[in-house]
Amino acid sequence: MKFKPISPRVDIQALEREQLEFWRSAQVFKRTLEGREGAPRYVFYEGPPTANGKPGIHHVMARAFKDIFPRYHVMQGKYVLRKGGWDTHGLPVEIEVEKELGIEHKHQIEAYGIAEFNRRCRESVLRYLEDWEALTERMGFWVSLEDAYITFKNEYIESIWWILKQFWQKGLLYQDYKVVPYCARCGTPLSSHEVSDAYEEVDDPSIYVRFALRDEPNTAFLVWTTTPWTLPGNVALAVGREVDYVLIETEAQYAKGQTERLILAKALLSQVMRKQDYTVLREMKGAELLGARYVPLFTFLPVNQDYAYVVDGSHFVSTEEGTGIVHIAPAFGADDMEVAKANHLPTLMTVNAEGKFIDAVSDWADMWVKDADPLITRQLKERHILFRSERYHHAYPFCWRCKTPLLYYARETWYIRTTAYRDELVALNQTINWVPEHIRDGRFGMWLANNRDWALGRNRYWGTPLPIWKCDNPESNEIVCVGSLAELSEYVGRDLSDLDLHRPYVDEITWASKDGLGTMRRVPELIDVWFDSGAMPYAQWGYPHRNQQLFEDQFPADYICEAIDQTRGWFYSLHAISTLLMNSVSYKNVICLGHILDGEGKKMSKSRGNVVDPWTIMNREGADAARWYMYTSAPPGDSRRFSAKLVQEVISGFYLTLWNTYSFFVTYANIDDFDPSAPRLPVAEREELDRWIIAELNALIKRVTHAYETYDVTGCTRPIADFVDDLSNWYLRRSRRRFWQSQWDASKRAAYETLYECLVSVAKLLAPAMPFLSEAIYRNLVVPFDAEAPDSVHLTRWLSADESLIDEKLLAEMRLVKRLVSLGHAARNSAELRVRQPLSEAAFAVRTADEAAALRKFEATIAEELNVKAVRLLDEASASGMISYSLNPLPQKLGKRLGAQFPAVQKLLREGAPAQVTAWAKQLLAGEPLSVSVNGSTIELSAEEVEVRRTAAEGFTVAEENGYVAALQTTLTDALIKEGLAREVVRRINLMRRDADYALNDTIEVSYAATPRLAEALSLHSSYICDETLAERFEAVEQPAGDKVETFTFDGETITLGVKRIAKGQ
RNA sequence: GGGUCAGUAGCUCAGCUGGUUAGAGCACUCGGCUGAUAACCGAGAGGUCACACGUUCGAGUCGUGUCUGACCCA
Repeated sequence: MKFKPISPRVDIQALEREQLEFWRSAQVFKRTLEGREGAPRYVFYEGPPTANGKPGIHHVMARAFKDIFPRYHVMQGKYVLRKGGWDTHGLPVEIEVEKELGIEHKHQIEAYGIAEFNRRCRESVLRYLEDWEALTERMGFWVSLEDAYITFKNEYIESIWWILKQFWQKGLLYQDYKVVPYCARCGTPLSSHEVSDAYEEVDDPSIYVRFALRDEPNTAFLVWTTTPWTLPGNVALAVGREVDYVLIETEAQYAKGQTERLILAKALLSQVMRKQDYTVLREMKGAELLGARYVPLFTFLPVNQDYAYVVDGSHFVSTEEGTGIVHIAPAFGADDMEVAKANHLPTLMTVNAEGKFIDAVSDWADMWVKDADPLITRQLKERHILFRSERYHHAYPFCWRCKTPLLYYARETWYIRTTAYRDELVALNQTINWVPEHIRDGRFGMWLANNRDWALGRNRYWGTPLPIWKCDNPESNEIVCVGSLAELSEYVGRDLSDLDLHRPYVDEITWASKDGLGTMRRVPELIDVWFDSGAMPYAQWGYPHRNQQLFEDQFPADYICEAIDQTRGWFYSLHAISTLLMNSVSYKNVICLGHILDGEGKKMSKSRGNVVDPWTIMNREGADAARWYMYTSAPPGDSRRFSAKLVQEVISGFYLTLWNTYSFFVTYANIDDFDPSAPRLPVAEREELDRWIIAELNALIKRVTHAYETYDVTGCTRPIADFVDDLSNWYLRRSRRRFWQSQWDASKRAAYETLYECLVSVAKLLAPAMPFLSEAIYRNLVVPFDAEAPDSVHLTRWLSADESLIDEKLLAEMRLVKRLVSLGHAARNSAELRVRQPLSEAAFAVRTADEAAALRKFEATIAEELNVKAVRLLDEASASGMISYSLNPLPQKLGKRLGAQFPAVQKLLREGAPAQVTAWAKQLLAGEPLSVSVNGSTIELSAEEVEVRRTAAEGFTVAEENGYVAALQTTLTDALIKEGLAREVVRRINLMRRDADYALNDTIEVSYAATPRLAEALSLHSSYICDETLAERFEAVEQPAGDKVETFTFDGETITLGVKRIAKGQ
């Protein structure tokens, strides 16, 4: 039986399509689950994308990282269910539909009809589903798409309702005000995303006003604001606890000749007072001001709670601008609202939903608040409250639709009291393995530590309705939270199984309240779409109404992975819901991906036109190379550049190297009928080089396995590339002759077996990362020869390292050999002696006795690599004049012991007179300690503390690096020259073989006519030439003839060669 | 404005708890090889480790500050 022949040229597209077809027809993904029902679980959660746009290259990245660990754990024998999912609700979907319909304002949606609008949303959200599914399959991301969860399905929504009811019963759901960026004209709040793009530079009023102290006459807090219209909503002033404040006395502004007293931040004194004279009466910390009462500026609204005093605003009070004292209007600022809640202050709603003052604010009733600014300022001036009024140039957010300035405006909405579980959120987070690690205590940990209640409500149309029904009679306080469709059916007394759980249909469900006062109606809100995705551990199974066992089996996740912007999105919503609901984490390991940039390191965006279409990559470079690039180019959390060119580098740098090795193996294995099912030679009986690559292989398995267990993606992949490089460019290059040799002996057999084992192992180690290439290699090398073997590499068991084969000494020795060979090449290079020309001797200096032993052990290898007749050690006796010495006091050993004296010792040893240094070096080499005197004191240095290094003396054909030296004997004897000539001719004949298209194992005969010196060399080496060229005969003739005749001139000699095929290889 | 992360060769990245003269790959130049060949091997050149100050016998590594970039939050 033979291996399927492999062309040295790889057609990546054909290869990948072939594997896809195989996976499809053999149902390989499905079979990763079959028969493993009792196996340990490995749980992956798919963070659901929204399929209302085409997938981009960043989705390929995320899916590549999602795919790699489940594949690994399948190979570890686990049962790995991977349910796909789609996120379908939310504002982005609505906005798409609004665009299609040409809708600009929210009320137009209601006019259009919610039912029809939502129907269009439902239709639009899965518009690109096919693109997503096609790309998912093409890139080899294994996830169950046919039973993917969809967040708009009734079963999904029911689960969410159940969760909300649990929260409701625990008293975690409540209604309160939240300050949002709000467009009064459109009557809608804007999402933060919409706001951040909409800042413009404007001039706003900038006024300083006095808040008179209640208990201290003629004294006032000086306060700065750019929104005078918020002053009627004032309930408090905030100071920084640690900020320094001053009480000053200055000339009264409105009463000539009198004085007034003002309080403001010390740091802002000169900025505020400018040229005005003042006297500082007292200094104090903000903490001393807390609780101080003042006289409210306005009393339009009757307020029955205590207010108008100084509170702590340490985390937002700045001394960069203003006065260091901030006015608090809870309805019109997020900080304000928070401070108000913390201090139980009232929220004064002085402005209506149109952005106009309410009637109670009688002076400016029904006036657009921004128009009221100058009027308010004028009144304050008349009342002698205004200290100064000017303009202030700054960035302010505007509505991106209608260009109206946004107001920060409190709206009543629903919250989840996550703050009640802050400690649990923080503690559970500590048990999660975050990659990169800093997210745990950084971005995510800090977010949790500063947790605020989750603002759940949304005043929109396409989303999960909040399942709360209230009696419409204000007298009644009847209110219920509904946890399922069955429960709702019970309330209304009929079967609602067919009800669509979206607006407007749920809104139509009403019933008479139990207290008989009115009708139970649903509150208008939907819930935050992040709650949808955060509920997926439960809702993907319809838990608890369905699949209870399945849920328990699949909770929590071992692994999730998304981009870093999900810290406050999905990562948070998953964590918050599971903490509140189950007091558990919902994921144990999480990779946060950095963002993807273009080839120049710029952000990819449609407007820049630098977006990479994933399909062009899939159709050219292919999935494996793209995946490999994602895994290896940067640590997962870093942002990374991406371009077709960078992926092509993966192909030439890694993919083709592996492919060439594979193709080499298949080519020769077929020639020799290598049978991988035959019993193998024990590793211990193979050659040194075989044992070395096997040691490297087992070290690799150990390393990569550890990396998979610790979610270290670069560790899973980069070492494989290093190994493949060793395999191709050292092991195989050094072993080629063993594959070419004609007789089948233990050496040849060991070479095949070793290379085979390495290739098959690499295929397995590579399988989770490069599922296509690894499958192709495995299916050719293993499946036809082993009836027991699974038909897919993805169904095989992960390798475990055989520690006994990791010969550390051998690994170190080979590292040294490579280094010395490299040095020898450098020496050749500087002498301009090509490798084809044999030299008589290479001599090396090394740093330790162990290294000297290694040199002796591998002298044949080194001799062959360097094409020299002999390799020896440059010992002290033979090296005189060729090398000199230098001394290197080892900092790691001496630094601590000598402390401040170390630099002087270092200087002395490094820069001492050559004769002295040589004497010291010999002393140390003999193992004797050294006594040196530095700054009048004598210091003993042991032989272990100072390294003796050999350095090349000038004028020799030598190379040196870090104490290693290679020296070449460059005298060419006649014999060496003749051998060089013979090699030259071998090379020409082999060129001709190739040009004549002979098979690798065809035998030939060669005739030649050469100049006398060359002819002499050739007859001397004719048997060598025959061996190297598979020639049966090599004869001098008058007139060379054959299939091909050519004449060459080199080194002053001329030869005419004729080659003729005499037998085909088998 | 606050926070997190990053800044090492032209490019992509290593560099462990501080310790020898900061490493690799790609690209470039030169040379070699030509029975893996749209490969391969060797060498060369290329770095004030973003900048400044500090701690230390010793800093790419630790601290403080600054600059630049990405992201998050306001």
